[in-house]
Amino acid sequence: MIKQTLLEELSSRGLIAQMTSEAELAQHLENQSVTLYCGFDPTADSLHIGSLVPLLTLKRFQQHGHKPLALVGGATGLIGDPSFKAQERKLNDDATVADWVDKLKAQVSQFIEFDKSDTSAEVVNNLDWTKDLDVLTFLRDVGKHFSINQMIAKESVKQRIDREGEGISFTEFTYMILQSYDFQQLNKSHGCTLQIGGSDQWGNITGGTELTRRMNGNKAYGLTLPLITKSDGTKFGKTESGTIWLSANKTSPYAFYQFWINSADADVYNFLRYFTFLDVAEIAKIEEEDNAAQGRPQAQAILAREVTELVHGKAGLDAAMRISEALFSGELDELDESDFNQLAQDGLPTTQFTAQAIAALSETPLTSLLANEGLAASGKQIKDALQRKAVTINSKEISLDENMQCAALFAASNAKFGRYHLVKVGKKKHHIFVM
RNA sequence: GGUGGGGUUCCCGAGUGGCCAAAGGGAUCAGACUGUAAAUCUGACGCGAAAGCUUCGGUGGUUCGAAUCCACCCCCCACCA
Repeated sequence: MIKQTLLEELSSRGLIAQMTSEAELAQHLENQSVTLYCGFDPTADSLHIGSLVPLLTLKRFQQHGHKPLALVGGATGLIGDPSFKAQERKLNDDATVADWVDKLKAQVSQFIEFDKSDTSAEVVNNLDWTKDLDVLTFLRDVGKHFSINQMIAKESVKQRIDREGEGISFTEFTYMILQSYDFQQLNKSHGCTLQIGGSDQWGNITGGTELTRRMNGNKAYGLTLPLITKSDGTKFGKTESGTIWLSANKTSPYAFYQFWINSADADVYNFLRYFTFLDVAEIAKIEEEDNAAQGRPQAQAILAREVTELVHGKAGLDAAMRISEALFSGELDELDESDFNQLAQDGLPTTQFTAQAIAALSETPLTSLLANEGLAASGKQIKDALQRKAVTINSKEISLDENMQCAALFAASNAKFGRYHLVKVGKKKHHIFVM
């Protein structure tokens, strides 16, 4: 079998949205090892799965012998990217952003190789070359290359300019110039000739290739990755309980695994192509088998295993699978004491009863207890669930009549191994209460 | 600075003196069906177990009674300067 070129592979995975001068870029990538970069702005203390596609793409480039730079936007994060955002954003203070930068640096590093070879990855921070840049220099040397007419015409800021009821501040409007300057700087310092990013970054990227040409006289390229969409039109990467983060502290490996397990049939094969390193042919085979088979497809499980391991490692995957198996097999009785202990450690939401809480149990409504522990947004929802027999404690259905009987419900005699109560609300929400 | 438009419950959006915790849609939650899907159907959806309590940019006022009227203030947008 003839080895695919990198662009062919990316294209077969559906990972290319736009490119600058395709034929030239193809040549460029085949003829030599290229240094490329992708930026990640610190808008939180962790990246979320939306950033996974560019991160894995950096890795794919590296596997093909190119050198990836992961740029953490210590400077751009202070400004806020307006691209395709409906509203002006709140500015975060610089201490916060600096803290987030550190966290993202570590996170980004786990996806690319730092082996000290020629294609060893590097992490850079754009604050390093912008913090001492003074306004006049910036305006004269950089700003002069940008045409407001062109900037206004960019699709990415259009809705902010056209739309009634919203506007854009000069600060955010200038974001594009800052990012373009990054590309130009990396071109100068690292010989970086390619920037990749989400398709929402197209305007910012082409700004950078232009600026690089004007200031450095060098040809630079851009490539964007498609926005990940779901077949039902809802936003990818969010669930009812919020964003799916890459950090285990914010989204447990178990919750992460469950997110992928719940992928829709209509999306799962695309996700396999986007988020795993499985061969495209192999993925096609999985799809074929699923189509031929009755009932539940195998693809979701494969996807969940692959991605969870990629992000949380073997240990994280094992924990996630262990919990999932225990909770969804319906065989609670088969769990032994160490299993319960393990579930808590593995990241299943857990509440440790304090002596005080136990004492107050007799006057605590179950609705507020469960709502306070995050099993529902409000007591009303628990009430609804109780009325529909959707709440169980250690597999026993609880009725609304028992709302004021927490003391009895959580009595030691009802606990597993004298201390564990596994509470289930609905089909998928589990929570352990430990005495 | 001027003129005009606007700020309603998570979002969109109706409501212009009582029948308003506030139409409708979306999102969300729960149930049935299923594969821990999808689609569909059912119920809930400000908070509270309940009695009850708190909302319609803010503050005061008119009124028996205000999201709705008045005054002042804050914020957003457009156009003009």
